Amino acid sequence: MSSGARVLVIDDEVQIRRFLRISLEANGYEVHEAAAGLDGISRAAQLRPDLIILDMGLPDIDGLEVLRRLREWTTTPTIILSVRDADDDKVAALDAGADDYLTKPFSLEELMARMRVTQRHALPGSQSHLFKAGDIAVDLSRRLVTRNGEAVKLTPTEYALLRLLIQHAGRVLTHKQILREVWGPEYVEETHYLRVYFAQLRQKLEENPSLPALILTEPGVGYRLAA
Amino acid sequence: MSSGARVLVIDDEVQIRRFLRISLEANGYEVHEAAAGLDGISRAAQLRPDLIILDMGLPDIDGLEVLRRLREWTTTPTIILSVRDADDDKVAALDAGADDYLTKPFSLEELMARMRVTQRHALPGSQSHLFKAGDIAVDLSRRLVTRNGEAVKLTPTEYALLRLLIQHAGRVLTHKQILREVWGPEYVEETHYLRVYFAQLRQKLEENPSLPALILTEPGVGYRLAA
DNA sequence: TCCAATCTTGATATTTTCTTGATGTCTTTG
DNA sequence: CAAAGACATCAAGAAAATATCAAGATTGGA
Repeated sequence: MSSGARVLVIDDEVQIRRFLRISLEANGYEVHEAAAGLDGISRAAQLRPDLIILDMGLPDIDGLEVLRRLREWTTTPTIILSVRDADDDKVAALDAGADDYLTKPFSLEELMARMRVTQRHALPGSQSHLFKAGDIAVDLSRRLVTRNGEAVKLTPTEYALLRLLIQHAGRVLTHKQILREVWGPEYVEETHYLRVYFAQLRQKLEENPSLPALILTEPGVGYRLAA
Repeated sequence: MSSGARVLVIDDEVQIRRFLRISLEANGYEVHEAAAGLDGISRAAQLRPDLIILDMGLPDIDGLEVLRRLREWTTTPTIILSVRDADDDKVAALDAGADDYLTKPFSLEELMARMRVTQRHALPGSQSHLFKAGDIAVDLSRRLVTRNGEAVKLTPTEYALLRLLIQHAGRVLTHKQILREVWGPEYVEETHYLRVYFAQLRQKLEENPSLPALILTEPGVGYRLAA
């Protein structure tokens, strides 16, 4: 659940940032920091975090304003931290798109439990990494490959290969890169595997396997997936 | 947003129920009540509310237990009300599947803002507790499995396995995921259990157990329930 | 205590996937 | 044009993964 999730902490207090960094990193999160609102917004745009922890009292612009600007382009789960306990503040933040609101001082245990709630919400569907090209579609989050709507059966190796191609769609992958990623570093010379498995993939995915339109050969270099 | 949303309030205190009924109805909600845990669970199964407000201190069974039983078959957003403010209680409730936790006394404004947050989350694909595929039907809220209308007897483990598959219908569950969820983290290597129990499930549920149409094998990866 | 249901374990059969080699085709270049 | 290198295709045997059957062990309730 928490494994590797990226968290962006936007807070001007050094102690809070330090405390959160140490505590969350100890629990397997990847923590990034911003000390001001505008910086936080641009960090969020770069990092694409899985979760934002946002303090309401910031030096440059109001936390509420940061939240509004974030919500113009992202629905990344956002938990508000604030010293203010008034109903009005909570209501304003929650209605502006916050997913939760904690009053300082807060307990780390509670914060982490509430972080887990937001991650749970994010699970279904939303992050469905869909790749489409021609008549084939790949849903990486469901490990589902379809061709003209019908499921295509791929072996573990075939699927690993296809996933790698998709993750680098449009770019050429060298023979060695592919062998290292899919089969492991000790297989980088086994180019024969590439022939066999690319042929199998084409057989299952291409309209006309002998005239590939999707899985392209770059002679002398490697292979490439049409973008 | 609040227009016509059905809310189920599970609380033994008459005053609280009265207060919430009047306040929420004034804001356009459709409010239903239950004064005890077991009653609340069956009401939830009948009403299919859009939101559940659940008190932790109930006369018959613990609020946490009510939440756990609800989560066996529904993901209906649930906000916990409690007199207890301890971190442990909050963490336990949130990790058991609660979407939010408010300490009594609470402000109506804050509660309603938090209700709006849950409704915002709930938009995509609310889960039904009735699962149907081919000639089998499963009612998770009544723990009832039927095939061509006739009840099918499943052992506790078989049922837990089937429930997990239904809750993730259409997506592949890896061997480890299944073993961890159904048998516990210390069983993740016991793949032999999977063979035995999947064979038993197929024997009881599939038309032709040797040509599964519902419970599909993904060799080298795991299993999947046809969507 | 005994019974009945369920869980656990092992032996064996079947299916799927991986690996390998043989052979054919295409492209480039001397 | 011929030859060499790179790539594609096919298929069979080996290995791994999965399915099946059934006998002991456990467990909870009558």
